[in-house]
Amino acid sequence: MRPKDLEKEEAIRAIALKIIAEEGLENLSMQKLAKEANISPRTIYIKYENKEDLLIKLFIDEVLGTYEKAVLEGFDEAMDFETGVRKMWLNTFRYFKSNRQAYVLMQYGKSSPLLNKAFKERNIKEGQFFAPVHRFLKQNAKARIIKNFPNEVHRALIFSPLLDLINEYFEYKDRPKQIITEKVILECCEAIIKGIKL
Amino acid sequence: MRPKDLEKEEAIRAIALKIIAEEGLENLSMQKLAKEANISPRTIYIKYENKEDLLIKLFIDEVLGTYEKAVLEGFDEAMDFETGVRKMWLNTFRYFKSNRQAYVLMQYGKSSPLLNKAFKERNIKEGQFFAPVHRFLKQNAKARIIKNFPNEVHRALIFSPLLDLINEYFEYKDRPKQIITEKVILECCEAIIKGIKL
DNA sequence: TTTTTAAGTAAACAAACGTTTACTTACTTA
DNA sequence: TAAGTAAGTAAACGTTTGTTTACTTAAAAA
Repeated sequence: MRPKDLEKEEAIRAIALKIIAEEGLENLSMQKLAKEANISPRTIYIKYENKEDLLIKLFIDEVLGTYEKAVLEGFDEAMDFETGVRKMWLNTFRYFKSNRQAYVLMQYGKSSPLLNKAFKERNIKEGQFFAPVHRFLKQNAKARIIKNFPNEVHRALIFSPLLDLINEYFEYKDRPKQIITEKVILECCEAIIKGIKL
Repeated sequence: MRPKDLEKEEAIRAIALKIIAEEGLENLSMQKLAKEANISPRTIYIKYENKEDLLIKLFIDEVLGTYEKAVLEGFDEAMDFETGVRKMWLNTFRYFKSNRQAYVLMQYGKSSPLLNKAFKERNIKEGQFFAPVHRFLKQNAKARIIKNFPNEVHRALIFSPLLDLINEYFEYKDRPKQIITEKVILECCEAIIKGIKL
């Protein structure tokens, strides 16, 4: 049997992400994707059921899965609060800095009903994404180190400013002066920690 | 001359927002929109140049323009920092609470290259959106009331957690218990203020 | 009341869409 | 080395896309 060409599989994913980041999710078509990857449209259907399946797998596995790994690298839920948050902030910043395409699709995941639904279903079926982070926050709330908010609120307070700052980083990428440096990120991290601590 | 039917114009906008919020920007088509609005596709082209023009005007005028008005209602850039931020947080929360469709399209604006570009061009052509807020932040930084970050950083720190919390509000809207109440929003606002103040 | 004119419609356009059919290629295994 | 088989291709399927053409409607202006 002829084996699957992994290079082609990778090309499909890479070029799909590229089109989404450069032209938008609403302008990704199977034919355009096939053409840019120099393959037949049929080939995509060997690897993915249909367009929705491709988008969902890109979003869940390629984007969120890879991001989860990156955030948790060197993180331990037993770390003290400040160290843990700083670690995750730096991991997130460094990961997305060199993965803008993943960042864009992740952002689309917050708007697109299809990706939203897929995210919820995946959390139910295979356990929550970022589970160690959830436990970390719960522990610290229980230990009265941080304010006693629901986990979703903690997540919003701690991580959404960071994701917004990463967007600003991309805005300044091709300009003479980058204002979002690692130093600024760490200063912002301190501000967030100060705000959330009891 | 036969006058433009304003009800039809309003229907186009309302139903476009509805489709975007329920099925996603990537599933909005002119024919679907016309059908659901009970008009001919041609009628849309009397009021808008093309699909992109419709999307951009929806995003800039209907969503951002209306949101800007709502945020600034009762806000004065001369307010002291805490009062001003609290005012804007409550205005934002109350506005989007009853305008989920506007919220969804605003979120799409952070991903979609088309809307992103339109936003930047509009800021250059007609002056920045949320200009009073920018001046408010600059003043407070200059007066050493808050940390001396670039304005974009202040904006990320202060407003992105709020927008994320509004998303959580919608997630809990049809569940037995709403966790994102006005009380929680105000507590989060205090946390943010505490973090950013010098 | 009649004329004028833009608003609005129904139907259609070519192009692009997601997907499939019919066929060829290339690698495994017997 | 030959047979078997899934991977891969080129071309096409029927639909839907954004947009336009040709026509009708309705209200302001004369």
